[in-house]
Amino acid sequence: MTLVTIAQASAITGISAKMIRHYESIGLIAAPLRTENRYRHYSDSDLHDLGFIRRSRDLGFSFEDIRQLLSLWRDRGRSSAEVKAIALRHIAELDQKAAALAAMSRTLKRLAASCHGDDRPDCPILEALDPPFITETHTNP
Amino acid sequence: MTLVTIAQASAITGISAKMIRHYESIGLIAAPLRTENRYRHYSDSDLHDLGFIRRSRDLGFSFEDIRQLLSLWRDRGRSSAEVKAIALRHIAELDQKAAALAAMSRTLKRLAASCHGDDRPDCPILEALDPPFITETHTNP
DNA sequence: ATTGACCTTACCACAATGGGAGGGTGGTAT
DNA sequence: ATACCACCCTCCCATTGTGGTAAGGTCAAT
Repeated sequence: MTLVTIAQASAITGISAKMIRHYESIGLIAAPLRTENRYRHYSDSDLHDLGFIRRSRDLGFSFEDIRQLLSLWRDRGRSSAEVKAIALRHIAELDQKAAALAAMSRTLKRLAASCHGDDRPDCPILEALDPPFITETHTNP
Repeated sequence: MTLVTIAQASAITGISAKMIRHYESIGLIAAPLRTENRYRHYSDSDLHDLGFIRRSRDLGFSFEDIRQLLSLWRDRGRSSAEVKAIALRHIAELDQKAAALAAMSRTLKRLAASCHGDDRPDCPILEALDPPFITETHTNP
């Protein structure tokens, strides 16, 4: 069993030492072994978990999702349906966020296209941000 | 000049009273009039700015961008090029984020499609998150 | 014995938003 | 008058994921 320091674990997994400690503090990973001088030392199993977390993060999973995924990974009796359900929900969130961003981008592109972008002050972008009318909209009369 | 309370301003602009106070605290909007009892009262001009902020926020602009956009809106001698530059930079950021999300979604969809999602434990999603090998990658020998 | 590279904990910060505590104000209903 | 309710106020804390910084301990080599 190889043991590495936190800086080495960071270099191997691509997760900053700062974040590794943070993952430990929120209970996402188990507390690693400590040498007499209180230095953390990570085992292969620890490194596996960190790598798992790294890949999950790269796919945009939240810590809460990662917690569940790690737990399922460890559970030999898991059903793949549980994993898939987490993934599908996350996919839906990703698609929703991407669609929202794309909608903003589309709107802005249309506005930017109609903005001449020279020294003159008139600009359809600002006009679009300008509220058209502030009437006394009594929502509660 | 109509003056409305913060709750009315919130109803009109769709920005929570909480956020309106926050915008004031960070200097995004000017401090509104106060009545003797320290209650905030918003003028049409204040409401305009809040509406402007609301629309900018809906397009995903950061507070810093909004600060500049508002300042340009007020500046009669602005050049539309300045506004367009902010918009184009923001569009690039939006597209980049959307592309990143879409890439995650694509990867996950591929994995989810190959996961049978039943009671059996084997799952390509978990396999993808599983680091393939933890060799002793001595980055610093 | 000093330097420099590592490690430790413990704070603070970000963007944008919400929640809640604890207290003041004002109008209305009894 | 008094109780009640709706509104307002200021503070503080939480979120998510990441980074910074400070102040100190440890260790190997010079």
